Parts: sequence; C-alpha cells; structure tokens
Amino acid sequence: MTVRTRFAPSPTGYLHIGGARTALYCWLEARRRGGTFVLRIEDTDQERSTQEAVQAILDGMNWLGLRHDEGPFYQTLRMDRYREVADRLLREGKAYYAYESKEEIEAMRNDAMARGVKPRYNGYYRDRNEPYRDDPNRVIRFKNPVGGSVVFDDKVKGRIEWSNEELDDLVIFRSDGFPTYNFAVVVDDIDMGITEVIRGDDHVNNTPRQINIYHALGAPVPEFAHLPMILGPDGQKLSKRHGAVSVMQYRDDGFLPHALLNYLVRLGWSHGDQEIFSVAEMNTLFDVSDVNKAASRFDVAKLSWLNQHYLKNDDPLELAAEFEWHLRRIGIDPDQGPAPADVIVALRDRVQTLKEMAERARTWYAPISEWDEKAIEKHLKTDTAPAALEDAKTRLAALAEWTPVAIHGVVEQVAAALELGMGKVAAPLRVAMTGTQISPSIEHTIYLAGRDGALARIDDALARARG
RNA sequence: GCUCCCUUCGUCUAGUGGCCUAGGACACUGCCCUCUCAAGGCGGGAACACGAGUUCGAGUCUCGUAGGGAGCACCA
Repeated sequence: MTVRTRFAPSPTGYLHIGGARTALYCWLEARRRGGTFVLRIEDTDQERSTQEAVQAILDGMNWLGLRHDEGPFYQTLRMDRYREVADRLLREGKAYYAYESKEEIEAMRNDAMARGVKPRYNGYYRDRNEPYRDDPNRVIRFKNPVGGSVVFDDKVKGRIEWSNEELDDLVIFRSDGFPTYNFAVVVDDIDMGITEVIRGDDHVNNTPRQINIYHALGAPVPEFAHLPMILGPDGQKLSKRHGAVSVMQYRDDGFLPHALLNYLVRLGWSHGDQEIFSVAEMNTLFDVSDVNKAASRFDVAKLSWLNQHYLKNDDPLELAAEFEWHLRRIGIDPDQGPAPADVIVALRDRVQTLKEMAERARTWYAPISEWDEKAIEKHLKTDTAPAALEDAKTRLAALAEWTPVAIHGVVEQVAAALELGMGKVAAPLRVAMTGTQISPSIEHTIYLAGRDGALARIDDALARARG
C-alpha cells in the first residue's frame, strides 16, 4: 500500500513553529517513501476558524516549500459525509442519542472530580433504547467498548496500552449538528486513505478512542507517530510572548526557508552527528521512527548559525531574490546601487540574517546619513589621514579596472608610498566610505560604493577631516 | 484527583549491556590569523535527575522516587 500522510491544522491562527515542524515531518515521511502528502483544514470549529488563518497557513507552507500533493480538503465541506457515517453507527447500534444538557454533564464531571475519579459520562442513555426525540440537547454518543484495552505501537512513543475503563462514550455529534473532532478526523483519515497519522503528542490521549471508532467502522487502523512538543527557550510552552510565532515572522526576521527547515528537522530528530541537511537529503534520510520522545526547546542562536551557514554557502545569485525582498522592505531600491549578489558576498561572513544584511547594505545604496563622531575623531582628524585619502583618491580615479583586487592594490600602494601601515590607510577610507569604523574588507567596501561614489565620499571625508 | 507520556553538557543531540576516563553541534571561552567587524584554524570548561535492583559489567534492562508535560469538553 502506498503511504499517505496528512497535515491537518485548524485555521485558528498563523502557521506556527510547532505546526511547521509537524507539516515538515509529514511531508518528509511521504517523500522518503514515495507517498502522498495530504493537506486538510479542520475547520469544524465555527467560532474560531477564519479564512485569513487558512490563507496564513497556506502562505507559511508555501514559503517553506512544503507542497501538498492533495487538498486542501475542508471539513466544513464534508458535513453530509460525517452525518452519513454517524447514521450508520446509529443504525448498527454502535452509537446512540443522549439528551443530557451541558449543565448536567458538567455536574457529572464535577462530582467525579470531587470523588477523585476520572470524569466519565455515565452511559445513562446507552442501553435505554428510548425512542428518538427532537430535543435541543440531543447529541450522538459513540458506544465505546466496555472491557479490554486498546494497544497501539506509536512510532515515536513506543507501545501504549489503554484500558477501555478509562474511556467513556464520547460525543461524536454535537447538539448543534456539527461532528466533534475525534469523530471527524477518523472519518476523514479513513476516507482519505491516510496510512500514517503524524501529529503533536497532545493527541496521544485521543488515539485510543479514535482506534475504537476505526474498529467500529471496520476500517484498518493507520500507524501513529506522536511528535513531542517544541518549547520556548525558557522551557515553557511556546506562545506569542516568547516571540516564536508565525513562520512568516522568521521570514521577516531574515531567515532563509531552508535554514528554518534544517533547524526544524534537527529539533527532535538526528542522523548521527550530521547537522547540515539539504532539503534533498532530508527527503531521503528522514524517518519518523527516529524522532525523539522528549520535548525540545527552540534555540534561535542555533537557527541563526544555520542561517549564516546557508548565507555563506549558497550561490549568491540564488539568494539575491530573497535579499532584494528585504532591501525593498526597508525602503531601498536594489536597482540604485551595486549588484545584490556582490553585496551578499561582502556581507555574508558578517551577518546572520538577511534582515541585518539589508540594514548594513544601506551604506552602498544611500548617502551616509549618520556619521560616527568618534570615528571621525579617531581616523579622519589625524596627521596622516588627509594625505592618505588624497593619494587614494588620485590612484582610484586613475585605476584601469574597478575590481576588488585592483582596489586592494591601490590601498597597498598608498600605504607603501606614504610609509604607513595598512591600518592607517584602511581606517580613514573605511570611515570615508561608511561613516563608521565597521565594514567588510576595505577593497570590497570601496568597490561596492562604485568609482564615482567612492571618490565623492573621499571628498566628503576630506572636508570633515579638515573641518 | 485520575490516566498516559517524558528526563544525557546552558541548548539540540550521539549512544539500542562491554567500543563511554560519554562523542558531535550551537552557545560560552583562550590563543592564532587580521585594515575594522566578522569569518576561519587550533584549544578549553561543561551532562547520563535520584535511589534500589538485574548482570561479571548499566547512560543503555526492571522497579520506585523526584521533577516536567499532555489529556480527562457538545475545542481542535
């Protein structure tokens, strides 16, 4: 049988880190085994589901490159089907109508808690065979098996056994006529032929009751893999307050999609000591059976390291588009300045994100807006700076070819001619080019300014050196 | 309260009874390189939650304790 996995988010918000990892693992498992990855939107919660959230999830997956093979399927479009299956269960005596009000159920629950036992529905209507009545409290409950236990081998957690005594007759159809989650997922997973249910481990407790529904429906039970949670840096549950929010926030913060993917794939999974995985490698190496059982914390420092790794190793031309997106985002026109790929090469050893890169690239796309006074004092207003700048200006103006290598030659010539150390020449030039004491190597910094720009900046610096 | 799950350096992890005086990576840190900042190279500190067993031998198996987490809904 061909493998089919699915990612089934409920559209109540953006695609967050945990959801993205679940989606990634579902996708990878399908890819490695030549299977199909299905996307299903679980929107039966009318109160909280929104169209914007659906779009946000789609956007997030798209940015990460997690393409689904089938779907998206919407549960709200399958209402007739759930009804049909529930009717079948009713007809076969595997489900029944119950008429307690929510208040009565609540009371039952509180009473059980007070007595120190697990709250369960008491099964009042289970074998009563009362004629159907059109009561506003009417719900359909599933007849959970009474004795025995449910056993399943979770691909990450291992064997889990659950006594049926712990399970009660859960509601599968609410009084408002909507199916409940535990029922809808099972019907969907059966209909969509899902063979591997990969989801967050907050669902482990639901699994036994779902398995009972599979049995009642006479459907084959899929494999389950329950993924541990991703915690915030402080070990607490991830939330907006921790900053680790929408995956799109990571885009805004300057992370590369494959860097995030690499980080996520290693969070809870490993392949020996390997840290760097291309998407193609993940596709062949990832196996959900090798996922760890324990929760892990999200560490931006490591993500940043991976991000820089890709910044340094990817083809600058391929990075250009995403980089230009960041330039425009902060109001820079990539066409009015050096080639973005050249800027990437100059800055990639110095920043960890594209966002930082864009900010530091501003030097070459716009006039210097802020001068570091300390830099002027220290490197321009010196005995040797004016002469060094003058000489550099003359030589740069006469340079045959405008390349970093040639410019490097100029800086050396100036140093030799004036009998100065490289630092005494590079420093004033650096301040002249950027207004600060920090920049990439001086030849690249000058190169990126362009010949006209470089000469103009030297003039400007000369004026400040003498002023 | 009840049920289920989890526990190796600060963090992510390797480790499936002897290869472990516990390996790698991020972070931190020392030195080197150096026109600044980085990047890079070479080093360093840093962990098997605890207690009993089983065994010739336990990070690895069993039980218990402690600490975390999840669920116990007409929410997914």
